Amino acid sequence: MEFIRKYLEDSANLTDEDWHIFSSKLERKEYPKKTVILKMGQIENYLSFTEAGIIRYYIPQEEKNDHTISFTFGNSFSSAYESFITQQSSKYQVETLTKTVQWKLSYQGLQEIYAQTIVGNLIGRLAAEGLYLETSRREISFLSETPEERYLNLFKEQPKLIQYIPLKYIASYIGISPQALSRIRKRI
Amino acid sequence: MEFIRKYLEDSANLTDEDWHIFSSKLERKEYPKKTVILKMGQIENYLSFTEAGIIRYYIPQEEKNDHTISFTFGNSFSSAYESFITQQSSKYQVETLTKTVQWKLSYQGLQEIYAQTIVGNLIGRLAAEGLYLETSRREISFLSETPEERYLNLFKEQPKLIQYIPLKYIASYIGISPQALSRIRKRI
DNA sequence: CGCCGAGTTGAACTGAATCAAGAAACGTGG
DNA sequence: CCACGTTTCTTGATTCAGTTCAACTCGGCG
Repeated sequence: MEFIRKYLEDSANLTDEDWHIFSSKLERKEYPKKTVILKMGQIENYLSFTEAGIIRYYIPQEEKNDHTISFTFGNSFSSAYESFITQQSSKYQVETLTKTVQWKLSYQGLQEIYAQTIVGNLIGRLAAEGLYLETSRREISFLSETPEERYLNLFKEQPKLIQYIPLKYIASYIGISPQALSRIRKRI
Repeated sequence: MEFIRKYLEDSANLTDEDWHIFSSKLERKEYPKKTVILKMGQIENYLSFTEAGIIRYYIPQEEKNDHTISFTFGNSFSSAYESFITQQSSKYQVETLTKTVQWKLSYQGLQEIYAQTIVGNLIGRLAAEGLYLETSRREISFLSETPEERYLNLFKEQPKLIQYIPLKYIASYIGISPQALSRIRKRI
């Protein structure tokens, strides 16, 4: 659990008291690979810290390729964050690609942290800002790049992703069909 | 300036002291229409509250249609927020479409607010969460909708936008050429 | 009155979707 | 450790929506 403390201390100075409050609300959970953590339509009740594992967030499509919103790896936050902060039903689904270990913080628990600590809101703000930056970059990518450019940039900036994740998911993350991605790779 | 207090009080309980600190750092500024507030490549130094006016955020393209990232109207935040929070050069440009009145809070001023008030981080967190929700919805729209669907949803959800903003900008916001948008409108 | 930018329309082109089938990789149980 | 079945990836042919280039209309403004 020490890795979470390290992670948080990158953002803010945590007192022992802060960390005590925080860590007391964390619950460990393990999932096998290919496990749905959150079904589309459910309300996300947890903000989780992934210790290890790969997770995919996606909108399922029957009869078609589904739409992948993002992936997260070990040592990072994980949540259907949109659903979590609004407490409305999630537009997408969360599923493990590999065996995954998480430390989970409930919505209720987080509200208590916001109320009981000063750093809570600071950390919450930095987390939200970080997520904003990510989606914001992706928005610009969709507006201004071709699928081929998106693939090449992914290759440059997140090689880990291309290394560990099946191509069909990468295709759906880029916003194209697996066939189209296959052809892009061919002509490179 | 009272409208800003109202706006903030939707998020948090402001003491008179809080509001005093906050408002003392605001500076009023007026821009004529078609004015570039922030050039691409510059670092955004302000988080602004727009009292009135319409603002467009876009990546300029020579010889082609540029890419519109978003629009904001009166009674809302305005900033090249990505550049603002990272203090790195902005990937896009900010320009008024109509005469605009803003109250501007500098980066330095905001850091002071974060340091001097407790509600600062709360408000900052809620603002970041709000922006995240917006880009997040847009991300899903790019992944799962056709340009035609995006236009129709815009019509349903932000009619104000279609009412006041030239079609060529709307097209670039949707991610298509003005000609394509013209044809979509025709076949509806 | 004439000009200019915004919007529309037409024609040719292009990149991705779709349908379909085959090849390669993977994992599971014997 | 091999054999089989399933999933993933590739390749081909066709179709379609959007791009690009170009010309024309309309409305507002100097």
